[in-house]
Amino acid sequence: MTILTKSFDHLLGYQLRRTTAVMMADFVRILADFEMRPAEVTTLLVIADNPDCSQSEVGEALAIKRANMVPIIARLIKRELVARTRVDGRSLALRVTAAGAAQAAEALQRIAKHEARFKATLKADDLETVLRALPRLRGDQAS
Amino acid sequence: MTILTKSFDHLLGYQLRRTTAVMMADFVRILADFEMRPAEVTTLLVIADNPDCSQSEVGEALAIKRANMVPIIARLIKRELVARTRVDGRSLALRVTAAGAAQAAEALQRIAKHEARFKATLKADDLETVLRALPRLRGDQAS
DNA sequence: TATTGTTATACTCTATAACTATA
DNA sequence: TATAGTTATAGAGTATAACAATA
Repeated sequence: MTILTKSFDHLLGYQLRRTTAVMMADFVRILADFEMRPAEVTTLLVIADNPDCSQSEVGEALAIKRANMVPIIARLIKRELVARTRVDGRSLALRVTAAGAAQAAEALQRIAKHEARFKATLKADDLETVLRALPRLRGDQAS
Repeated sequence: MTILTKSFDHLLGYQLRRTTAVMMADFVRILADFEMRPAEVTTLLVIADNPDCSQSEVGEALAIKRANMVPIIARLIKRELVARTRVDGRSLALRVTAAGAAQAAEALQRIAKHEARFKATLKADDLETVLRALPRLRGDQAS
């Protein structure tokens, strides 16, 4: 007997969750030899794009709480992908190192391939609709 | 300084993840007084819709591994929302109890409201496009 | 007083490996 | 041999509370 979950087909939350899990699993897979977790990769990319940003700013941009940013930043610094200098007594300015910039560039290339593979399953205008709908669903007025 | 993550706007995986997190947080919130986790609620709903199904079948339907189904089922049984009878030496048939059926019905009502709130942010045809795109993105040929 | 970073801790979901017992 | 369920364990993300140092 195979179970049907047809009543779940119209549940947006459930469908989002399932699809996100599939994309995240693939994301982890393509970054396996990087030995970087998804949160570390996105953090590195944000720092690369925003030199001298603070830890809190990165966290705010990625919706990661301050407390949870600490081990992420610590690992990036330990691996010398990110460096930080003290701005004032409580703020730290973050920058990617040369190695970090190279890692970020390589990550972007892999992400592009990963994204393309999934996006290829959708028609172009459907993809655009989805990309416009997602921020709107979470109340992002910017998009 | 506010950080911009404009380069993430076109990243489907990232946008899915962020939106899923927002909907999941709201899902948890509306079920707070149920003292049921999301995985427990969906499990209860599947059992309600598929009397005498096995634990493995539920797990397969929800993409939850057998090992992870164990504590979910155990909690549902402990709270007497689900009962099980042994089919043969290794299989168990699951059914919701009367209390479980009532809980499932109440959960469905709350989920409907929760869903409606998010869906209201989208135009009807955009919503349909999204609901058709999500299974397709994860390779579900059924939808 | 509010903010930045930190520590400690706990919960949920997920993953794998190895085990029992049954078919 | 393969299957259903179980146990143990680990990793990743997320959440809160409390704290120090500083603005």
